[in-house]
Amino acid sequence: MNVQDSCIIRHFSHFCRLSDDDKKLLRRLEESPEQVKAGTVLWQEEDRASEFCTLSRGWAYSYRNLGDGSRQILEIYLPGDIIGLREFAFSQRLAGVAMIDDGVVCHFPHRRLLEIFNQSSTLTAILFAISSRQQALLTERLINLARRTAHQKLAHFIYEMFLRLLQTGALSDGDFRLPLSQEQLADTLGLSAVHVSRTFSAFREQGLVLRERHHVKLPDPEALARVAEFDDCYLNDSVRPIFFDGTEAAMRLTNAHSADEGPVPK
Amino acid sequence: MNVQDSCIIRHFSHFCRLSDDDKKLLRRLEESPEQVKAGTVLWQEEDRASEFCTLSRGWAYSYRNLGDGSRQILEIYLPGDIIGLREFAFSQRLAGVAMIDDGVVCHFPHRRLLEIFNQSSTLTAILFAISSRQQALLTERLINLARRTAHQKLAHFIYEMFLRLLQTGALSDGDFRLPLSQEQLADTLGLSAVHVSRTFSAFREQGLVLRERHHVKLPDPEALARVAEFDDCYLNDSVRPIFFDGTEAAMRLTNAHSADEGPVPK
DNA sequence: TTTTTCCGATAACCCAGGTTAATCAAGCCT
DNA sequence: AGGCTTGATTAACCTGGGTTATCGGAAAAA
Repeated sequence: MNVQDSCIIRHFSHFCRLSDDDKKLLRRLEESPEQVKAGTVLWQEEDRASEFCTLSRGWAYSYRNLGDGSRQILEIYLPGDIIGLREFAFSQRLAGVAMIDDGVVCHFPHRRLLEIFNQSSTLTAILFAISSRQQALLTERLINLARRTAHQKLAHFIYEMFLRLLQTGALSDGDFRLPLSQEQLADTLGLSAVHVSRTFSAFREQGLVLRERHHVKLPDPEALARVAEFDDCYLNDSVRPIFFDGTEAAMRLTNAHSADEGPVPK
Repeated sequence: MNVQDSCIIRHFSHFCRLSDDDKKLLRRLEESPEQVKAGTVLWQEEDRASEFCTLSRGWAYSYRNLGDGSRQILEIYLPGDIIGLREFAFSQRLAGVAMIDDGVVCHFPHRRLLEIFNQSSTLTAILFAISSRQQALLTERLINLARRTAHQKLAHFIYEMFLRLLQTGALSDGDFRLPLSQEQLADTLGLSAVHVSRTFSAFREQGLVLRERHHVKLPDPEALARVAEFDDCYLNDSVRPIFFDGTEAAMRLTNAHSADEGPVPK
């Protein structure tokens, strides 16, 4: 049973060891893979919403166009993420989604989720956990946008991406691809593209972030985290929850991670 | 079977007609009601998180204290809301919660939710819908804080509260109690208290909002919505979803509302 | 190869909203 | 009654970041 072939399964295994039935259910979400090119719009605001999407390869983002012609980027999706959960309760899309990179997506109908609710309370709990984690991310971003200076905003965003990529095991040192233009960053952070440029210049002088094309290097990630006043308890291991508290043996937490790494000290 | 006695049940019935078993499950959430006074802190950031809370009476808010001594108010809870869902995936609280008003809250353990996942896929779907709706609210707030002017922020907030109160049936015209101080509003909107005051003054002159003590009057709610560039599709009837798409007869959408009002046109 | 397009850098100017501070009205205590 | 505290208002001043504009370099198109 190869786990590598599905980043959804890898993603879910993060929370809890999965039974074969669970894995089968998850694999059904990825029945219809589709290649999509950078810039492709998966859907737009107010489109009818009747399905979701898993992202198997490439990056994507969701956005809202605002009245004045500007737009706000809401979310950056990485491989293994489910796109559109946000709209579970709605019949219309609340936000558009577009590909940043070339990639592969798999559409699946609304119904599949209800099947999961019916057939696996483990997966249900994990879905709930994912959704709650997304809310935590969103909340942190809200604070970031509402309260912090441009320097902190940009530092925070970069560091958050750094951590997310670390978690998916996609990188080891502070050196990674960040395929967003400065304009996209500006739309994400509620800044002007000009000011993003200014801020990168400042970071370069301080040796905090070296950006070139679609590539960034963080000589000292910790320093960046300090600038951002980054509070990582919303992202990291505290996501390894007591959320299966023994009601059923089958639901007991057996974290895929701890199997790999042994119990984490500290 | 009296529905009035539980605002949770009323809240859930909004989405879907409930079976008696479902109602019984919900009532278990409210087994231990507790009176709490205005200002009471239900819990603080980083407290251990092992239970949730329903709010039966009064208003509450969640907040985060920031490094520089300021704080961000994240969410305003009204009667019928579940507090703490955000932390489902976490073992620590990510935000503090405090009462605005005197009120009544009911704690229930983490385990209750898992029971619901196991025993009722209808309730599970509704919980998911609530969580997705909360995310939609959060997203809208994010845009509000990231992108709009002080006037728009305040207008947006007031109008959103107006709509939420309308939905719970707590009011009919544009005339309601808003028990938040200007400082709390400032903390919610990422403004200074001084500027909130300035903005209220401007609104008063324009006849948009008349605020006095903890009471606001909206002579022309539509005008306010226009100032706020309010997009109500994230809050209103589109929350009446196709999210039960016929997989099971039992899960078919039979909206409690439409029973009251007859099928809604348009 | 040349042309066009896109992306980023830098500079000059300006304003929305933060900060500080003074003042006032309304409960609250004793 | 008189002091205290808490919230709201208004004014004076300042700054972070928006806006506009210009320029250079790299990639994509021709």
